[in-house]
Amino acid sequence: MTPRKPPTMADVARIAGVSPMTVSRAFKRDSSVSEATRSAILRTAEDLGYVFDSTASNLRSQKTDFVAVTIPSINNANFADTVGGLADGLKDRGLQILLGYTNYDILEEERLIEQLLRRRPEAIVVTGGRHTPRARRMLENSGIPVIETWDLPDKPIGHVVGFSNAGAVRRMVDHFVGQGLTRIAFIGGDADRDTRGTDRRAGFIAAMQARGLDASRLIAAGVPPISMREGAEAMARLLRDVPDTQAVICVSDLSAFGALSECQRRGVAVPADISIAGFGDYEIGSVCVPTLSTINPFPRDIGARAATLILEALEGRLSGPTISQITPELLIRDSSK
Amino acid sequence: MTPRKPPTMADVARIAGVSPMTVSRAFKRDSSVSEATRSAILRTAEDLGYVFDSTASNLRSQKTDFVAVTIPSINNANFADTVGGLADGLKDRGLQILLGYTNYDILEEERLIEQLLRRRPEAIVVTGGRHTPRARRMLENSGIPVIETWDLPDKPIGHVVGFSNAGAVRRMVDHFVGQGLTRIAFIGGDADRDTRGTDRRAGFIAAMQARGLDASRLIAAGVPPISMREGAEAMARLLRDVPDTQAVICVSDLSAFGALSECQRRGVAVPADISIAGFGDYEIGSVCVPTLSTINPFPRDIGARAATLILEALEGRLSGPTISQITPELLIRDSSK
DNA sequence: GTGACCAAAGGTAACGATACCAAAGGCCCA
DNA sequence: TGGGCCTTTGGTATCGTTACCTTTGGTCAC
Repeated sequence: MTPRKPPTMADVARIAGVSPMTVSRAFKRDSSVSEATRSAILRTAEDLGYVFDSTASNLRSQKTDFVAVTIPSINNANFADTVGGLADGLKDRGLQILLGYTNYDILEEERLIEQLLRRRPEAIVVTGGRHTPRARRMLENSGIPVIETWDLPDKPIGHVVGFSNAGAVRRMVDHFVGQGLTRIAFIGGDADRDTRGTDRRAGFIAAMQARGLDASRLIAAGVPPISMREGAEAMARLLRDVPDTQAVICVSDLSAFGALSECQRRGVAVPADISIAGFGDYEIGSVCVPTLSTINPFPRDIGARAATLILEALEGRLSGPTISQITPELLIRDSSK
Repeated sequence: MTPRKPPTMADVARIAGVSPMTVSRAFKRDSSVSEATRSAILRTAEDLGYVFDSTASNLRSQKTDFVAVTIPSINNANFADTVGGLADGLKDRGLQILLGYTNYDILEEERLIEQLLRRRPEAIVVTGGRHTPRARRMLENSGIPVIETWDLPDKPIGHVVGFSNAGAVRRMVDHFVGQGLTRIAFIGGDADRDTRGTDRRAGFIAAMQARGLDASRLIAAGVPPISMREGAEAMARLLRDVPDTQAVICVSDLSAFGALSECQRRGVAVPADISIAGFGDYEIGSVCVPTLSTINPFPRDIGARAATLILEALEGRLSGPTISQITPELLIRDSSK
């Protein structure tokens, strides 16, 4: 195996008998090269095994075709849907996603944002509206469109695609109260890490207090991301410590399913003995028995709308910062009938 | 707002009263700059809002610190775990993951691989061992370490971290046969897209035939990625068309859970009336009631081992192509006791 | 005192593409 | 026939960093 060095545009140009500029144009879409020349060049390139070098192109053109994205966890169907919607909305324009995850840690987010901005993305999408001061400064000074998602920040940095987590939970409390259930609990994770989880819990407390109800049935199930196992443990504790609870709202469908499974294991009937609701409209909630009442925040739409905003911003079609508000849908299913 | 152009190293150098070379060194790790100079430079940079420009660095140094990764779907906990293991193994060396997904389509994979290679990654990790001829050629000629995962390809391109999907399913068939169950079905997706699913189905058929058993109870549940809903539909068809089936192996835990939920809905007892097994050891299988028998292919380890291979390859500590074989673990739980 | 040696810093060219400007050739119509 | 205009192509400088080499000034042993 000869470790020769890979061919460049200049090599392709020489062999195809044209100038490097023409090769460069042949690799772009709508540039003025005759069809004959273009196909000859592309064939030569393919023969040589030439692979276009974005790193050089990026530097000279000051464009990377990257959109940076931060999500709390790579292993979360909701965020995966958002990224999917984003990727689909961007790929027609040749924009590629540069993804990083923060593990629900805003210090890690700060590091990640710096790392991502060094790559000179054309826009950046972050999850949530709480950041370290330095992260915030970097985003503000980045000179590119910034989009905060999954939240409605008090002081947005740029554009926003989100919804009120607290408000969505309030609607679920209303639903239970409307059913005559008043002894309602909340299962969530450690309040300090997951800001959306914190907002949901705060929304629960506020809604309960606004109705003069006891808002103290709070089960903390551990460090986010909390999932099925933690939901099951939390339900076990709930049934042991406050067995007269009539309904429980979980921070996500995953913990709700865990809670449901614990009920099944103990012969507690859902919803006859206790009602359960989740958050996020994960697939499991519509398949399990009984199906789970939940809230659908349209994660894919969040990504799709963010993509639209980015394209508009990059084309200068956006006058100022935009708040794109999502209206989550309350889904009442069998676990709370 | 003044749309002035962002500062460069030269600006930082001028203001800090040093040469650009010194600034460059200050931003690297172990280079010869005095601690006093370095911290003064970093402070100046922070004050100016300077953000290091990787695009220029990448071009000049011919290093991008990217590792490209292709996965079939971004919304799959198994692949997410692999990516997580990979990312964790690489981040100490400052290597960042450049992720793309193929949607289980090898033509899409070809496009994606080309797009990724243009970014000049230092290594590339692909899922599966089946590729278009052109994709294969691009990988072979890329001049970087190539790692195929989640499979044991007949003709590996470079390194491999994987296991035999067919062999793993054979062990599950053995388990059922050992329990005295012989009328066994397989629920999977469209055979042409998901190559690992295809291998699992082929493993099922081969194992059944090797024991002289009927291997015709195959339920195709649609286009991959098949999930819970498809699993439920498939189980409905199975119970209708071949109601004497004693056990069913599903292509993944997600479809297995769907199948299980359909049984619950119809009052079919699991495992008394029918045994169910899944694949992948997703969290749900250990939480649902009854818990699901499954096969754990250690997705996170696949990523971690791939990371190790990459680091070794980049440091020249690898003599030739390496096959790192994973031994999946058979987990017999309540759905097949 | 002098040369060897080292740490710390600077100067210059280059990575491989493209922005920008210029030019060649063909076509059309007056 | 010639000027205007469009299509297609080429030449040159440059994007912002770093590889490579050189320089400076200080320490140390003899």
